[in-house]
Amino acid sequence: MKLISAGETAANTNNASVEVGEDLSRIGEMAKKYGVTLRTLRFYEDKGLLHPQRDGSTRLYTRRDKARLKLILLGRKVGFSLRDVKQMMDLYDPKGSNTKQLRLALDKSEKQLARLQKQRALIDDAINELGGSMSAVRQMLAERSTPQASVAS
Amino acid sequence: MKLISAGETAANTNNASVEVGEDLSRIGEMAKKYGVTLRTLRFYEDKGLLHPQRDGSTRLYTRRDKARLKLILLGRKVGFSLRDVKQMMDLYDPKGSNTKQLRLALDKSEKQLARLQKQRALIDDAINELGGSMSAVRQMLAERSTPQASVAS
DNA sequence: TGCGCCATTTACGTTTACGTCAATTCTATA
DNA sequence: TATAGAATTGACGTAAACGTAAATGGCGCA
Repeated sequence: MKLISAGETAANTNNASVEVGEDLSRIGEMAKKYGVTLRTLRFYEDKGLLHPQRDGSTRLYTRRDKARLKLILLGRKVGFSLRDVKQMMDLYDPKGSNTKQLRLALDKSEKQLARLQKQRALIDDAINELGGSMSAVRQMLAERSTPQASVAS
Repeated sequence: MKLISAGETAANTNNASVEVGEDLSRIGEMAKKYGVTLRTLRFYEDKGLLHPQRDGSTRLYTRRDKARLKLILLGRKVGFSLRDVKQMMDLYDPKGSNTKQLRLALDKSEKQLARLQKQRALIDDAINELGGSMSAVRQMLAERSTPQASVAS
């Protein structure tokens, strides 16, 4: 019962640097809120994907960091590597049209889409192959008599 | 031009142990025939999946080894781990109905099938998500005017 | 002031299926 | 016999995304 009551009470004790109504979160809240582990958040930071502020040594995640994390998780979901995600995010320029970023993202997305489709094809293959093998095996188990090797060609 | 002419000429030089008309292959032939690398074949042996004979130190793969390799490759294709493949193959008993082996294979296959289907669902999700993001990005690139962040919720 | 909990840093471990040398030997052929 | 092309073993590297352990620090509260 020493928690900070789910992210409300945390923001008004000892903030001196930033002015606007912040909703800073510490690592534990972040982890719960986004379903990742503490280790993961530190790992992302280590990899240069997140840059939380520090209060002393305590990480404080801003609205920005949360947006970035969402992007990371989306990227991960669609199968980008963290390196790709970083590369794309590193191009983000708060003042500017971000055309380069968008082009890169689109480019990577097309490639990733192709990969995903290839993967899906492979999986479909595997599913079919496996289905075939399974019914063969079922047959062999049914005809409890002629034991032959399970693969011919 | 020092190859053994694709597996025909190799069998009648200095075999003394086995009698029947063998078609032994050395590692290079195997690799080509099955589209794997030498390293892979040695790796499989190291993991106990293959047990080629030796002529001195040279590996000689028999018909058996080829059948086993086919099984390994099939297993790999449908997404089994080498450990799984080994476990299943280790149950093979040349004299016997191999009921246990078949049951295990079927069991593992069912689980693997489930995994594959789950994977496919994930990939479909990813494809859809990616498709959505891509058209959003395309729009942003088209409306060369209002630069907003690419992800909202 | 001491307990309990949260947090931090550092570093090594895990998993899978090989790739990539490196050093050396073996073998076949010109 | 020299030499090129196989083959061998051994060891280290790779990729991704963290897990886990250990030692330590700081905070709130009874």
